Amino acid sequence: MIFYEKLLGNALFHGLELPVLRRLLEEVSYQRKHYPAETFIACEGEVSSGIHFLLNGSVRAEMSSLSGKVLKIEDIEGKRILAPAFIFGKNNRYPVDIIANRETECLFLTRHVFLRLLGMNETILRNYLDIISDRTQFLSDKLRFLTLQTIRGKIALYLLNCSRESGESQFRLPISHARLAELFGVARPSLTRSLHELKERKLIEIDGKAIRIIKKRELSMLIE
Amino acid sequence: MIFYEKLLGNALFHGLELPVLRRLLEEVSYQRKHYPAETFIACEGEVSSGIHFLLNGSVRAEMSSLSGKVLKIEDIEGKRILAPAFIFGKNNRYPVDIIANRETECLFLTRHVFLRLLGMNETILRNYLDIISDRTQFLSDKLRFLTLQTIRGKIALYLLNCSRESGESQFRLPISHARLAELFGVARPSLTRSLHELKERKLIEIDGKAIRIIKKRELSMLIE
DNA sequence: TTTTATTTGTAACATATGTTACAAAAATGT
DNA sequence: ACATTTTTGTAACATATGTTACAAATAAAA
Repeated sequence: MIFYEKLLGNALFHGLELPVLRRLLEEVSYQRKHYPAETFIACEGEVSSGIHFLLNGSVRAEMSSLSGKVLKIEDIEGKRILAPAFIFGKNNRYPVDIIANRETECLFLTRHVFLRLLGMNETILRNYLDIISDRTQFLSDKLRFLTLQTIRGKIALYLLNCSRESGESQFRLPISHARLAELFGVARPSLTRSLHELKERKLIEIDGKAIRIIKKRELSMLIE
Repeated sequence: MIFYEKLLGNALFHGLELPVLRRLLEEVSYQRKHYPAETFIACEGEVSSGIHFLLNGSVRAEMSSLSGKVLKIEDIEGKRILAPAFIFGKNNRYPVDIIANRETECLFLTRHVFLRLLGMNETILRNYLDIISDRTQFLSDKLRFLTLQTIRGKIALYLLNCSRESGESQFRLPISHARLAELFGVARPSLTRSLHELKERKLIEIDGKAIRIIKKRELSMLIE
């Protein structure tokens, strides 16, 4: 079956050979699940009964407050495990909603089956430790970014990162202001306003989605 | 040695008998480390070379921005592992500073030794998985608290929690406004101001550190 | 008790960010 | 090429929080 190969791309199975993975999966039971766009794959507060491997599609993880404020944590695409760290520990409830951005397909293993899988293979166990450790790093970074940076600082970090990745001082914003604002946990007009403040100060040039960094040095000074 | 018993209280060794733990520890090497008050046990950005078990004392974990803003993540006392989740994963750097609040003693195992320990005993491994999973829950909760709540909301959550823990509608704040403000990631006068705003609204009474909740219902409505 | 240090309360003011609303521009679908 | 939808830019205003400074109250030390 073709999805064995897809699974092999998942960090959990890194270092495994396809035949080995196939043999392991033949021993355990699993389900394939389909989610139409905007359906909830998991719900904040719900007890995690197992683990989802993303096969196709795209999902987002977000938290919301009682009053309706929403904080997007991340978009997840590609060969990832969704919310990997809530199988173990004292509290097995999801701290976030997980919602399909578009039509999405997952492989689901129950908690019990997943525990068995971890016990069957050293490499998988080790990979799992890596994965959940990476999650704590990710969350720590998110915490720093969201609570210690001003909007200006967030923009500076983001733009400098775009520039570094592309190797160019000019590039196009890969996403809309609205999505960027979600990621920054701020209001969209506030983001646009701050972005143009940087233009006024002549640190960057803006032409729609096209950005050119003029004063890299000064821009990086805006990082808190 | 007396510290075997102290270690046994650590969640990592939960479910182990003292003789078993003693035997395991006799097979591995470790160091005892002393830290005077206000010394750095670990430093943001530094690569984690092993793992610290807190034996005595108290430490705090905090992040700081380039511009000097400090966000306290938590105070750690009792039988805890410090920064347990940075041994595995792609990035083994500490995302926080870990600083001794007062004179503190730790047991230190190198990464290598710690990995061996995990391999020697199923229970320990399982406990470790629980511990780092709890860390992701903790960080998720922190993220929600810090980014989704207003100061009012933070105070409401905190006071209602104090009340629930003590079982009384009146109690004394166990810490100063200054420390509370650190925990909330806000400025001290802003915290005091918001606290007194609740008094003006007659939701609580304040007499120095003594607090009495008058309108529990309305107070809980301030939670975002 | 007296002295000293810490904590609390408060005011005036600065700044950052959110809210709402709308027009202009750009992208997309037909 | 036209119509429709999405995105961007912007203004006016509201609100939340930070900053600084200082006096009053309280707690700790001598």
